[in-house]
Amino acid sequence: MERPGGRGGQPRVATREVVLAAVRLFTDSGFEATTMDQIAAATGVSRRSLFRRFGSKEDILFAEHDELFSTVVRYLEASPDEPLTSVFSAARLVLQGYLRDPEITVPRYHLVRAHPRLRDREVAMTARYQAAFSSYLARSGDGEGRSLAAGVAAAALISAHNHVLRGWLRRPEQDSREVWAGFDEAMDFVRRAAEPMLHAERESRRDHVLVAVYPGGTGREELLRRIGAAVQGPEGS
Amino acid sequence: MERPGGRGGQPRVATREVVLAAVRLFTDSGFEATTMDQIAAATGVSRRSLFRRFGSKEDILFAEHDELFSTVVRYLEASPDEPLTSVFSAARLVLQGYLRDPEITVPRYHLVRAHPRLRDREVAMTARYQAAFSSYLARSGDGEGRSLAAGVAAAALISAHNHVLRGWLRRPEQDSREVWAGFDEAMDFVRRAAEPMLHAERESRRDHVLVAVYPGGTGREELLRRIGAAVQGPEGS
DNA sequence: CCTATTCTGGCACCGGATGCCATATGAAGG
DNA sequence: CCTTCATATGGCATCCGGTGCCAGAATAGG
Repeated sequence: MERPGGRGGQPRVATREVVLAAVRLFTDSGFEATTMDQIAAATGVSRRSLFRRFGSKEDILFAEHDELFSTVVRYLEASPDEPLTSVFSAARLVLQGYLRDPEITVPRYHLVRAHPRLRDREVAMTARYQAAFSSYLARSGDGEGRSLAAGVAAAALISAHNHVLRGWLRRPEQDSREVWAGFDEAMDFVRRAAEPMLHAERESRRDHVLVAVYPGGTGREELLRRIGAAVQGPEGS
Repeated sequence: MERPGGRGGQPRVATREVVLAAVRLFTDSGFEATTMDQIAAATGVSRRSLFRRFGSKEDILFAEHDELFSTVVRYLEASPDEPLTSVFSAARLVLQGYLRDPEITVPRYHLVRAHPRLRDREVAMTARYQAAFSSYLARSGDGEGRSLAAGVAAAALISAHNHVLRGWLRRPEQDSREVWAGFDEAMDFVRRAAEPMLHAERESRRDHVLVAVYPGGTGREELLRRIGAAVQGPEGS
């Protein structure tokens, strides 16, 4: 049912081929200086077909990224309970998608840094991830404040992911084990901040045991003030 | 020295007038259906001058938003110590900028929701805020992990801000005091999550007092596991 | 009045993007 | 083998956003 008939032909030139050729042209001559006619000439695909298959010149550069995004969304949709764990796995999937073929992602990173418009496009991609993660986290919630917590958690997660990703993109030659170690660290960092946020509403406000970390030199007043704020809880409408 | 000569003339038609006229056309006929020639005819400004002054058709819609961003950046640059407080104030400034003239921001919101390209543009704006906040937070840091914490904190802050902002944009007729109350709540929510992150590195790992909140029914093992994770601190390279 | 500086508008042009139509290719069915 | 159907393709005309170029207009200062 997906392809009504199932007949017809496959693209004469593979998508990946086109993307690679386009990336080469962009890095050599600059993104804006490269015309669709040049890409058409280089790939053997007509200008018209390029627009039909990719939608726009920018979309050629981000074609594989779009695929990755679709994969991640499908993964999330098929993912069972425990939202936080699933989302962390999804972020892992994204980073893996980048590390998998540096041949495209690395030059794309440099192009994106150079051209503001491409930068905006890249930002839009990460925003899509953020929205997907956020709605997934909010799905299993009790409504209301859940939305805020989910959004903030997703934003934190994406930010941490991008932090690690940028580190690799700047030096793609480094050992990938270091990258993954950094990723795990960053994810733990986010988990510590996000877990209490997302569970704050499941736990009722009363009947709590109080635990937190403060510097040894903290004064009594400051200590009491902070504890008071903590006990008040993340809500309070 | 800012304007080398200081002579010359002012724009014949005020920027705001052009923006308002453009917004009207966009909402009536759709964004893409509206041509620059129509805007030129409606405002009395020539097509060429429109491009010169605004850069692109999209930029007309976001002209005032760009001004707001510049204002916020200048505010941050002139802001004294205590980074977290300044950044919260900056976020307040942004929300204020929206509430100030709903005549532009509200229809723009609906346009942005309808057209993916404009949506990307809007997302790019918030990303600029996020970058500005992040670099400001990281400025007064000790380097290294500071960058991650600053980025995550900025992302969380922006997300919370946008959460409140969207709430207002959907129902701009509501009492603004409610909006500000929601804003304060959201900011407190973020502060509780962000403050420990940003101070985690100033405080040495040893010599701490342990305090935190857990549900009454938490089992001993789970309790010990979480405390162990908390004591380990947000770093650990 | 003359000059320097800026804003402005008209014109030509490039190139991205879309609609239309004709064609080719491969799979399913007779 | 031939027909049919769905898809991929390519050429063409066209729209329109965006830019470079140049000449005229407006304003402040000598």
